[in-house]
Amino acid sequence: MIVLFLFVQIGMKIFMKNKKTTIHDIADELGVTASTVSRALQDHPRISDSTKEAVIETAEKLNYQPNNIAVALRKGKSNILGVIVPTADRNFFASIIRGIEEVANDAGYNVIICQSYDSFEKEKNNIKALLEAQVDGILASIAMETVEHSHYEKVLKKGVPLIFYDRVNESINASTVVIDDFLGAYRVVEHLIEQGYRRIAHFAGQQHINIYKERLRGYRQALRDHDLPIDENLIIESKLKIESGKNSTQKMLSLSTPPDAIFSASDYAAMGAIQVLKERGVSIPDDTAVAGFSNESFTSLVDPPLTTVDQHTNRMGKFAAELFLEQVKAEEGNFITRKTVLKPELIVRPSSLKEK
Amino acid sequence: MIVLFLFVQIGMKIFMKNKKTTIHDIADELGVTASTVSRALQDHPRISDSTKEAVIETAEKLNYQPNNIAVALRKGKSNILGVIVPTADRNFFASIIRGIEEVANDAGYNVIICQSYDSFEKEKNNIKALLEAQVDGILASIAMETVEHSHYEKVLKKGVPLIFYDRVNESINASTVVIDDFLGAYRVVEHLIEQGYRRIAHFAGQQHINIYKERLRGYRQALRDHDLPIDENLIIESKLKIESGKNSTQKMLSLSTPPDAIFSASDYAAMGAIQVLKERGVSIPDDTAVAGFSNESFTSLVDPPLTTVDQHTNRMGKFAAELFLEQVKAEEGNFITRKTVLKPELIVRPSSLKEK
DNA sequence: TCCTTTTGTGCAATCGTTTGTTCACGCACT
DNA sequence: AGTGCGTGAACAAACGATTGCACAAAAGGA
Repeated sequence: MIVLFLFVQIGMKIFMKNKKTTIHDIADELGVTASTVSRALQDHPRISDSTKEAVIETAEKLNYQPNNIAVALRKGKSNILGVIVPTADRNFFASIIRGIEEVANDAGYNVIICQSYDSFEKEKNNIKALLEAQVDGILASIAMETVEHSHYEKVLKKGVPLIFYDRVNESINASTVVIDDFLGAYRVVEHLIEQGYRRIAHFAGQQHINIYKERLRGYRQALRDHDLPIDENLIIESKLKIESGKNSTQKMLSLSTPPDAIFSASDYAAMGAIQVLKERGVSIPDDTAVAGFSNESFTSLVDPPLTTVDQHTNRMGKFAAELFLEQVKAEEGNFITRKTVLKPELIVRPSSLKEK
Repeated sequence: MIVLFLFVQIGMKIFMKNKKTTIHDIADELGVTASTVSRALQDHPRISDSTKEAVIETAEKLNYQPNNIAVALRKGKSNILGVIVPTADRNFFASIIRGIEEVANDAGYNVIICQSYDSFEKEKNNIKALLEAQVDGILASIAMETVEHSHYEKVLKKGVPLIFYDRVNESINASTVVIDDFLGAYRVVEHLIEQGYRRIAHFAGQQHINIYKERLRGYRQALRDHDLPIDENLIIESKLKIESGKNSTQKMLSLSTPPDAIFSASDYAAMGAIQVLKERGVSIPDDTAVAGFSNESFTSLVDPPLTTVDQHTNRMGKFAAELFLEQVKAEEGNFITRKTVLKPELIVRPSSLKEK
């Protein structure tokens, strides 16, 4: 009885776990050594065709799958790429991730995605986890909260390729890929001016973040270049959420002479503006135009569809991944850090298009 | 001269690569063995407090970071969780991922996300890549195209925990977490009936996918329970993209007696319906109500805001991850596969709310 | 026939950790 | 003094794959 019981137990275990097969199992099966199997699988020239065939055949028979962890340990290369993203559930970043993955996967890399939720602490933890996972490189967009960058310096010191996208920090000697936020903002404002708007407000983001600083700069420059006055009352800094957009819009409407156009540095705040304007019965775009930034997916769906700036996020992700690959390839030689700047694209939609 | 050159080279290398430090380095520094260091770092009781202290101190001094790959190899556990998702850039999945990550990270797991883009081939490749990466488990939502499931059976055979979320397949013996699509649909339709709508159309999804089948079933049942006739002309199957929603709506409008409400199995198709209805000057919700499914983020932003069903995606992700953790813990014993069904929540918004 | 290549494999070390076992030492107890 | 035991640390074998080197057999050349 007991014997029977044990038998059943063991039987189950064998059935259930089906022990992952290794090159040794293949070697045993064929009466060769593991090194021969390893070489055969790599199509090494010194292995005879007959054994290669045999190896491949039994590998399939045993349903062999290489253990990448062992390979990683031996080769000192994990084939894992770490990506740090403030939050993956915004279209902007999701699309960048997609771009990164397309390139990375094709090159044989797996991608680990970490979200910083814009928190400094989380970001530090992410870096730590990624380094411990022995990633071959890190692509990061700096968290809003982050003001001190020693954790990134540590990455460089370990010799791990580091590339920043979108939110970068100039003080760190790493390759970057960003879009030209200045130009994007400039084009939006220029478009509004061409449409005949003259009092253009700007919902600005927090100015310690380079992208928002640049957008404000583009706004100012466009006004200046078209000989329009810059009214500081028309510039409001906020966190650019929907709610902040609503608040800012209310403030604008209570001005003695409200703006006739709103250029928000974020689509979300622009959305808030649209909502408030509609509530108040202000016609868009006839009374007031609205434009956003980022081409979030909802912008084409709202009413009226929102003029915005596309940042070619997918391409941005691809670029970042390619920069990484380049860096890995050039590893032995001294590679040069590169700054890539992508041109944004103005997307004109009805929210700023006056019927003529 | 040559000597000098070599020196510089070596100097640079040391400077640049800063060789990752291992427990052996720590051991050498202190004149003990690596095993002692390893145990010290794990707070093993057989190591004296004094050495523990010394080890921790020099570990910090040398900026030591454990090599998880080596640990993984030794322990046969990678602490990596693989997630397969049709596409990460939809709110629904992004939010699930977020839920998964929250739980998984807390438990010390890294998460690798793979996108199948709803392709069968890609899904198979993803599985292969994840297995080769030696993930400790796989959470998956089955791709639209997938009709054959042997690649998933392989996962089970290898003894790798497998959990399905949202899109499941009953024939595979794995734990699942889904929402009650039947109930969600039922509630939407019931709500529409309560609002006084009588000819309710349904934009259905492809019926080989269980969630869409369930939604259709819920739709039918609700009508039946309220003694309303089921008109097959009011049921259109499509891929539920925005475009298909538009097409379906046009077909509906050309019926001799068009519906007075549209319940779409997806928010995207519902969005298409809204656009066409507005174009045609059909008032929503007075003439025709519209309701969707999934609570995509844009649904609250469009005009009119869209009635839909929230699937508690974040919670769903968390549940899936927790199921995985449970399974790992119970590993040695025979764990029982569990089917978890979450209750969806009806979100009523103006697109179906008649002013009374 | 003898020597040199070439060809096909095996041997063993290695990547960085973990962990079962062994071992030396010191202390207490009889 | 001899025995026994608890402590603290070293030894060595893994985990699965890769790879420089050694080495035998076959092939080719003189």
